[in-house]
Amino acid sequence: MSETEQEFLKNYNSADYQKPSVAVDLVLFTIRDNQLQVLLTKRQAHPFAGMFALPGVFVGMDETLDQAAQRALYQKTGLQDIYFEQLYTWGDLNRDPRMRIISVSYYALIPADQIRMPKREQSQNQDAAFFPVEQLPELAFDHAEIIRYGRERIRNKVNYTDIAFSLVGEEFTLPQLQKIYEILLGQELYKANFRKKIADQIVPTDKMLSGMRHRPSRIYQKLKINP
Amino acid sequence: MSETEQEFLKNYNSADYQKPSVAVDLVLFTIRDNQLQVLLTKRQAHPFAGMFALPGVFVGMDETLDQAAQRALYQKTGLQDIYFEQLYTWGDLNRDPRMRIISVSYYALIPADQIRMPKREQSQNQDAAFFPVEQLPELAFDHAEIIRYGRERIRNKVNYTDIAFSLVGEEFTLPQLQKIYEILLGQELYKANFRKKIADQIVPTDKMLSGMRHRPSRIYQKLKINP
DNA sequence: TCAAAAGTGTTCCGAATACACCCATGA
DNA sequence: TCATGGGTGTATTCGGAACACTTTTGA
Repeated sequence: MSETEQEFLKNYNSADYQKPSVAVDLVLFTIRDNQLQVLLTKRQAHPFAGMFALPGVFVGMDETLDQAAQRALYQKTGLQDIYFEQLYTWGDLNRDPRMRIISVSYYALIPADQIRMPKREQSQNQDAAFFPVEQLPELAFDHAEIIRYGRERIRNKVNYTDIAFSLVGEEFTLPQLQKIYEILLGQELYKANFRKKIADQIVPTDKMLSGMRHRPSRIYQKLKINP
Repeated sequence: MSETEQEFLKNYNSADYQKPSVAVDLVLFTIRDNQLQVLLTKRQAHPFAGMFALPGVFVGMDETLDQAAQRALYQKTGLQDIYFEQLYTWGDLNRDPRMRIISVSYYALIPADQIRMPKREQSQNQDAAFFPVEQLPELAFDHAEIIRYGRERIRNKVNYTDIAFSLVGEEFTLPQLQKIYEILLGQELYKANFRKKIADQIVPTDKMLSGMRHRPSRIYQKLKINP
């Protein structure tokens, strides 16, 4: 270790040098009951006890931010292999009244069929539930803004990426997929145009979904190989 | 202060609980000599002594992330009122061999005519210079990737925002503005089409820029009021 | 047989692309 | 007068928006 480095560390790590804490907060989206919904946990402890908040964890010294997000995801939902992506980093001074916490937010998209409501844990937050983004309860910290930001990110990315597929299972019908798009975009789409747009991203199976009192719809899968 | 909160703070702030450090790194873009360029500082100290790095500061306990970015910008360039925006937060374990540092990156766009090369400071980094993004020197830490990421962000945003205007002064000719767009996009544009596209964002002045050995070009300003 | 929704072909429109040409200046 | 780049009108192309229509099922 060089002399300058020793110098640096001595000065930097001195006891009176304060560091902010770093947390990862997750915005877990899914679509249920034809609504975009977010996972929230009920806070048991101060501050904002009784209010709802995004699930989050403190970032450990031995894990990257992505790993922390994945760990939080797994702890809260038991899920792995879920699409997630960093959203934004929030650093206002009084986000958390206890102390300075910088929050790196992530969002994730969970297919409805993979949701097992998280079992109660021994953490401070015992209750967890999905809420429609249009009818959120009062939220702790700046979490309402984080959700709004994630909502916006998705609305933008739907048009030029395939993230919408992250919200359906392996197999799906086109009316189902279209509904996902409509919910994410917040507007209705024309059937014929929608199909033309995604035609090169899907593969038909020979299965049909029947049982409704109308014509059955074909079941598709996402095209895997690179076109 | 509630009992649970006291409990929390006692456990959380205990001396053996490690926190990562949080820094802000800046990608300062400008256009010079018809090239997109980035401000780099030469490292004097270990690690990566002698190599170039992005300018950055540690985030103080009394400032937000945006404020830290603004402070870094001011310290390194003396500039204020510059367009800047958060880019991404980098948290790999060994980004910095000294210790765990999480870096919140920002990018900023500086009009060429506002650049006064930063005077030497008493900081550890004494040399600073702009480098063309296409011919970067070897970079310290993960800063090459951060620049690539910022480059990509700009390329995308040019098409659906007005960030390109942040790189010209108050007054500009359309050939000048078009050149900015071409450099940011990395491709040539058709004159007539470019002008139609930005027609509703500009206001003509009655000044002309002459002196070349060809027809003078009209000087424009950015349209301020909301259309 | 009928309501309801799946599924498909065609027209319409506007924006982006491409092209063609004229204009003003300094050397 | 001529090379150079500024400036503008028009044709073409392409993708999205909108429309019209047929198909298949269960009640």
